[in-house]
Amino acid sequence: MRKRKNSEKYHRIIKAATKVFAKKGFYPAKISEIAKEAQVADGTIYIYFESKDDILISLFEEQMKTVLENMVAQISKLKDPAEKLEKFALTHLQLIEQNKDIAEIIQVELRQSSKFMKEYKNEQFIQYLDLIGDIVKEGQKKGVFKKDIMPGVAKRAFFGALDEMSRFWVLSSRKRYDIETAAKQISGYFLKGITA
Amino acid sequence: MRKRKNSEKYHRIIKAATKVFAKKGFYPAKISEIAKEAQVADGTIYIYFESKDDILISLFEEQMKTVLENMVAQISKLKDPAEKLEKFALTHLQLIEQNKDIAEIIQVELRQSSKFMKEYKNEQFIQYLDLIGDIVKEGQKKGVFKKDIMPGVAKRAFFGALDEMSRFWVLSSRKRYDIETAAKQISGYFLKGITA
DNA sequence: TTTATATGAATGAACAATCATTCATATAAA
DNA sequence: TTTATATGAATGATTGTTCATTCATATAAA
Repeated sequence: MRKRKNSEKYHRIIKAATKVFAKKGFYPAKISEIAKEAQVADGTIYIYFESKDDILISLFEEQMKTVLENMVAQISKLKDPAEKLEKFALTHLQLIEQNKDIAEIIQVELRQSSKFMKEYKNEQFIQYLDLIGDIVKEGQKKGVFKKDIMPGVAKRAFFGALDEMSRFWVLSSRKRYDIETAAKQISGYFLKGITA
Repeated sequence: MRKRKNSEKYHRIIKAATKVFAKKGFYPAKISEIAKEAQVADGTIYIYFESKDDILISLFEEQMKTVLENMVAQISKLKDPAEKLEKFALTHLQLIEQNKDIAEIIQVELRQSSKFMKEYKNEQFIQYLDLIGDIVKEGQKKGVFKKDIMPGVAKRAFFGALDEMSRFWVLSSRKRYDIETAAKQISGYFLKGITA
C-alpha cells in the first residue's frame, strides 16, 4: 500500500521529477535520474508511484492545484472584470517567472500528456481556463464587455497569448520585457485592441 | 550518399513520419512503424536520413516551408494591416483544419524540439512569427495601430491565441465553432478589444 | 531492563523487453 | 561488370520495473 500524499518522501520525488522532466522532457528523463535527484533508491519510487506515467500525472495534479488556488485567491478580491483580466495576466506571468520548471511542464508535457494518456483529462487545467471564461461572462452580464464575444473562444485566446509569451521566456534565458509590461500589453490587446 | 529532396521515396518517408509522429509523438514512434507506413524496409530509412532526429528536423523544414509560402501568398495581396491580421488568423486556422497531422507536430513536437535538439533553431518558425510582427509594425507606421504596442509581444500573443485555439481543435475531435467565426473573433479581440 | 520477534520501508542488482541502428546480402540500374 | 539502391534479420545498448534481501524501529516476551 502506497503512503502517498502525506509522506515527506512522496513530495521529494515529485519535486525531483518536476526538475528532471522540465530539463529533459518526459521520455528522455530516466527513473534513475529522478531517484538520484530525490536521493532515494530507484525501487523506492515504485513504493510511492505505480509507474513513470503515474509520476507525471501526480505531478500535474499537485502543481496545478497550487497554481489554481493561487490564482483564485488573487482575482476573487477584485470586482471589476477588466481588472480581473489584468490581474490574471500578471499573476500567470509571475508564476512562470518564479517557477520555470512548472512552466515547462505545463507547456510541454501538458500537451504531450493528451497523447500517451488518452483517458486522462486534466481537470485542474480546464478549471484554470474556465476562470478566464467566467470573468468574460461576468463582464458581459455587467455590460462592460461586448455581448458578441464568445467566452469559449476568448478564454483560449487569452490563455494562449499568455502561454506563448511564457514559452518564449522559458526558452530564451534572457527576458527582453519585464513582467508588468508584458502583462499590461497582453491584457491591453484584449481589453482595448491594438487599433489606434 | 543520400539522395534526399529529389527522391520520391524521401517524400514518402516524410509523409509517413508526419502521420506516425502526429499520432504517437516523437519518442513513442517506432522507426519500423514509419517504415511500414511508407512501405519501405527499416534500413531504407537510413539511406535517406541520418537518424530519427534527422527525420523530425527534415519534416519541420519541409512542412514549415510550405506553410510559410502559403501564408505569404495570402497576406501579401492585401494592403490594410487590419485585413492582413484577419487573413492571417483565417489562413492559420484553415491550415490546421486541413492538416491536423502538421498541426499536431507543430504544436507538440516543435515545443519538444528545443529540448532534445539544443542546437536546432527553427528558422522557419521564427519567420512565421515575424510575419505577424511585420504587419504590426506596418500598421504603426501607417498610423492605424497604437504606437505603444510592442510588436515582439504582440506577435507572440496573436500567434499564441491562434495556436491555443488550434490545439483545442486538434485534441477535441468535434469542433464547436466554425473556422471563420473563430478567426473573426480572435482577430477582433486584437483589433478592437472586448470592451463594450 | 534486556532479549526476541515482527514489520514494512528502503535498497539496488538483475531482469526482460524495447528499439534505433548496422550490415551482409540481394536486386536493379548503368 | 560495376555501381547504386534496397532489404530485414541481427545487434547491442538502453532502461522501466521487479524482487530477494537488508535494516531500523516497534512490539512482545522473559
